[in-house]
Amino acid sequence: MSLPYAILTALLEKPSSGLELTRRFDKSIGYFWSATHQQIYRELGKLEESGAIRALPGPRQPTRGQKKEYEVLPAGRDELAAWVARIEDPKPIRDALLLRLRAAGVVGTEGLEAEVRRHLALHRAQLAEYRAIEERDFGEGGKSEVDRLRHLVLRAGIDLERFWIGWLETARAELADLGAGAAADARTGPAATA
Amino acid sequence: MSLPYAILTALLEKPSSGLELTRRFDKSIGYFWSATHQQIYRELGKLEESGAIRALPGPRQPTRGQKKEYEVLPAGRDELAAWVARIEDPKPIRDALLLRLRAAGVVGTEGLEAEVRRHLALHRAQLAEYRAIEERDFGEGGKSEVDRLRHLVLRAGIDLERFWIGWLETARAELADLGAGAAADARTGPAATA
DNA sequence: TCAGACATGTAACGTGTTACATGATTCT
DNA sequence: AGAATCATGTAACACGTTACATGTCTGA
Repeated sequence: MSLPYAILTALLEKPSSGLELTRRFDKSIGYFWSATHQQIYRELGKLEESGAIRALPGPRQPTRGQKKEYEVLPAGRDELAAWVARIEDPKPIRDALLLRLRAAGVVGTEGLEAEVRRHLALHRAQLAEYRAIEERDFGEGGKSEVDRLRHLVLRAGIDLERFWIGWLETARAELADLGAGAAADARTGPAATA
Repeated sequence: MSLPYAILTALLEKPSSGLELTRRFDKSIGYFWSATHQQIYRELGKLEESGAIRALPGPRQPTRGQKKEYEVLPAGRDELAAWVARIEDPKPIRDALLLRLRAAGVVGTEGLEAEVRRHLALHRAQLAEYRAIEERDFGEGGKSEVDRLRHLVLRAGIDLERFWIGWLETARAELADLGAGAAADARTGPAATA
């Protein structure tokens, strides 16, 4: 539902071909809205058909293998501006790891602590990456409106990673503690904790 | 990819019919993995066919309109336990509001601040709801393993809401500030900020 | 000329969403 | 008997993912 708008934004920032867009979705915009090249080509087709974008002129006939650059038309820009202000509720959380914690309550926590540790490492790496970008792109002041908004978005990413790191640390501690209890049970019999 | 496991977890906690599951997905489990009744019925069919669950016996012939309760079979429990420990990377963030901030950089922030305010109110309400649940279900100590894991999950929800509230507050301030700049531009001419 | 990178595209499938259809049960 | 509610189900479509197919361009 948001992909077309993500593409319009990217194209307004810089007219591009499908593959260039794909590359840009592997970083930058892709940090908070990822897409594969198949999705992007599919969506570019729809956007072109609806008159929101158009292919830049160039000698063409066989479309396959030929580079094709797109730019945003006024209609597309208007749609995007309308979407920015549109009333649209935030989506509820959807996180598989939380679900797994819940499942562990009924089938046991066997193997979960390792997975939590792994996620912790991944989130720490992601945080480091974001911090490096922040340092590089928003190091000193004198910021334009675009910069300030981009920095705001990046800060959301950073704080989200910080949240996960904090939560995963307490989860790991809790799981270790439960594991210790289970180990004690194995020695003394489960009745000791019941 | 996680829905079948969410359903297995719910059924292990308590054998249920499709509609009962749907209701439970409107709260509790649904707070971090939502699903509509159509998804649930579809998935129940697949799970039954694969031998992970079975319908509890009862006089039947026409399946329509008749209540049908399911319980988890050993094979289903084993699959769930395996999933709990499985290596599975966290999904990258996918948030439309962040995308809208980014889009605002190219088409202007017109109307965005109101939307940010609205989201702020929604997240505050959600936080209040989670806090009430925490108070009610995890008020005093003496907690079983299941309780401790559930509380851990709830705390993730609570801290996530707190993160959003904090971030949205700074976003609102930033947008107000940009708006003030734009208003000044309107009086003095854009060159004043360029 | 042929390998490798660039570039666009098809096909098939799984999951999520919306709208609608149908039957059973309960209460008035 | 009719309305409301409970309960299961179909159909169609949108979006996301994976695998594969096809064509072009560049340099060894």
